[in-house]
Amino acid sequence: MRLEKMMNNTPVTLKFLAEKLKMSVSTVSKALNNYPTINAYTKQRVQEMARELHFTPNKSAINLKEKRSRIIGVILPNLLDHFFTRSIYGVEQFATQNGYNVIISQSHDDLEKEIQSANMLLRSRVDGLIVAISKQTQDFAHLDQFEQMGTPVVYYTRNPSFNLSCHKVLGNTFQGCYEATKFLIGRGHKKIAYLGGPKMTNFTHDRFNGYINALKDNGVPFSAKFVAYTDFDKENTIAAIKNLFADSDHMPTALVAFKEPILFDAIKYLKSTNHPNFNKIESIGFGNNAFISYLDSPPIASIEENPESVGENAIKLLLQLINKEIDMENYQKVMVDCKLVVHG
Amino acid sequence: MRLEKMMNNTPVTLKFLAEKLKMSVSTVSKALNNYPTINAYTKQRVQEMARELHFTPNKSAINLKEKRSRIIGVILPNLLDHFFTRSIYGVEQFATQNGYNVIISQSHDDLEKEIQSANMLLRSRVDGLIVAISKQTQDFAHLDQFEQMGTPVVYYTRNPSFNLSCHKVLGNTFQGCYEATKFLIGRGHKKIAYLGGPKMTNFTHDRFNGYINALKDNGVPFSAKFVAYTDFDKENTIAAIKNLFADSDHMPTALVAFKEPILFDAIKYLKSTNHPNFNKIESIGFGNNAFISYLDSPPIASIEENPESVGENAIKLLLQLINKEIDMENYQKVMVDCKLVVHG
DNA sequence: TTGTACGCGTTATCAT
DNA sequence: ATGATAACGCGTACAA
Repeated sequence: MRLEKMMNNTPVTLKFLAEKLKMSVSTVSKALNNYPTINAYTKQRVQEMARELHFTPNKSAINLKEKRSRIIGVILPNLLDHFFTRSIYGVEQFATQNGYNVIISQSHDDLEKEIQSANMLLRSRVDGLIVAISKQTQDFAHLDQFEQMGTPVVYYTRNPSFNLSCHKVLGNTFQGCYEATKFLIGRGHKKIAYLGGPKMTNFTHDRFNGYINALKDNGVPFSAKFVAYTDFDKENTIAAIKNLFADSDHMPTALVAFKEPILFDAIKYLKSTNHPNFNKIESIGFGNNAFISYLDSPPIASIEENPESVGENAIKLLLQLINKEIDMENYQKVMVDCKLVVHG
Repeated sequence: MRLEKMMNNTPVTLKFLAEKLKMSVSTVSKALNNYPTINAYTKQRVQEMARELHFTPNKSAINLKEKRSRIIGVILPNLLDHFFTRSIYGVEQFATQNGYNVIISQSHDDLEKEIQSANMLLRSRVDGLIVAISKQTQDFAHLDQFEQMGTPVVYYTRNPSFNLSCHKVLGNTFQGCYEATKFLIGRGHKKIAYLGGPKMTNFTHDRFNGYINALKDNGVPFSAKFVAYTDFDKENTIAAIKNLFADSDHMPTALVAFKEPILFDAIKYLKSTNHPNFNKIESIGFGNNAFISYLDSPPIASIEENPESVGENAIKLLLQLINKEIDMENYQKVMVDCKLVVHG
């Protein structure tokens, strides 16, 4: 395996091949790219030599010439969140099918890091950008640069809640929450609590609206006592749950939660308090974590956000923008439905 | 925010700036790179103009010129495995500190995809490669190419078990398993089962050796009845567990498992069988999954593999190779110790 | 202090 | 059918 270790110090370029073959650089280039005007025998000689010497075209040179990189940049907050890693799968799949490669960059929910990532991708002249903004992002100068250079940007999942004109691909979190609530009502619950996420997050409110509308559409009265908010901090979640279950005359029998990790904290806490009807409480959260099958008191269902599909829709839209099939000024908004998955 | 939307159609290059400023391209270049020979006032004018026009140097052009990309390639099987995403954190951290960017590519444990990724990174002329090979990888031609071009490669975590001469950074999986076994012995267990992973995986055996040695060093007799193997398939795991707990005269009281997901399946199954001493069984697996805190019958401890540290060691070694502080032929092997984390 | 000229590796146009 | 040449954007040795 290590046989041909000759440490070629002179890089194998077209010029190098040309010299070896005593031909011109342009002939070699054309032969490798299978130009019709090149003699079959010549092609064969060139291609053999190229293979033998492990010729690998230099992408930087090609990018420079072609004024495009065939690279899609992705900026996202965190690779530890399965939502994002699953969404990447959808992006990659469709991108490579269309001859694009993907560069992933994490912001760690830090604005500085997001700006750095953006600048790196800008310098790399990516052909398009897919971004889920950090929690801190309020100013978009570093992302607007792309569009100013004519590089399309698609915001996905996390996006500016105020009405920035931009291309968006979002999970239909309203519909997901609506279905979950409706499902619980269908199972006979009348006292359904809603545990929301950070209030500044755009879809906290969409989800709440899904909850409210499901109640209304099914004639279940709404009570503000059944609503609480938390960030992702455990203490905070416990405080919220305490509040929701404080009034013994007014005790929720079901729970819809913003995200499963929060829900797990809630369930764990409720269990630890020896809540009298703990076993009857039915809960649902966003996520559909694979881990659920190991829990002794699992949620009755999960709101599957289909991250692969979100990613796929983002890259599809982006490619249409790159190919000018959609005008960059013609801002698109794509919603991807959630699916309620009942655990068995 | 969208104010300055002028859709600059002419790209802002050094040449463009030079024309605007009525100077030569090289002066502009030098001014931007803060050459000492350039007049302070000139520098200022150039830098202002560059900022105003959002000049962004073209990385492809620079790569071409400098014959290096300041990019590190990473190929790994899967972003859904937290071991790998956590290891990336270590890589990124240290890479960016040293002026390198990171391109991540997933093989999905598919050799074809791994080859594609390798070729992509080769064409991009990454300055170094960090790779955790796919399960299928037996032939290394696609990875050897890098070293043939003078680009150093560091194999991490997953690596060829036969003695290929290459740079390696590995978790000290022997030590991890040794400590776990010893810990269980210390808690009074004499019948400790070992549930191993796929037999072809290199560190299945290292771990087994850790187990065996801990038994021997502490005077606990070994029995082949206490050893079983599984791949990551659930059915397979259950079959293995059935075997381990088949003989009622010879029932394990503790369990060391190859990886936590396997262990969780095992625990779940044992619980479902109403095993008489289920509550007394103590178990440990590799991973330290954050979800453990939500389990009702959690492992007593976890073997934390410190993936961030593995990643950090990999990039550190790679940078030394890139900087020729270590000779490429002088193959290194770095072991990163595991740490036993006791829950509760 | 600034400018000229060349080369990095590749593709494409235009000659030959 | 093949070759010479220019161009992509940038950095730098050398000239002015």
